[in-house]
Amino acid sequence: MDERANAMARVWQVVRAIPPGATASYGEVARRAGLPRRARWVAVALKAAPAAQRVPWHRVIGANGRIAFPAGSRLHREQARRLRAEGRTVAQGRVVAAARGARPGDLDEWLWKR
DNA sequence: TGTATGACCCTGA
DNA sequence: CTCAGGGCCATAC
Repeated sequence: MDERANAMARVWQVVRAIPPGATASYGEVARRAGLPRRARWVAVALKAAPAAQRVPWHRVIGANGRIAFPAGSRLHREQARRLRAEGRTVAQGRVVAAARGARPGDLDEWLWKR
């Protein structure tokens, strides 16, 4: 099996490891998957993720705490809906940090609800 | 082969 | 806070 499929599987695994209600940034996921500086590629991997893999893609957001989809798009609304369903607050396309002083995609945020 | 386009990120102004 | 600039890299055409 080639490295590409391998890396993609690692990304899905990392995303599946994000607990409900928590969020991580693309860059964070990339690092945890052993693919530093490849945040962009994480997006490609998520887009290619089969529904059967049950990858919680909605828990992955930009490093700035923003939903990456264009405001108003169908997926943007879908992601906001799912996050709110897990107890998160989304305002102006931005996910409000769960912990004071932390950013939504930080490692601190990741550990927050473990 | 070359260019354009993103579900990105970081730094500096 | 916003904006630009540079880096990154798979995909589409």
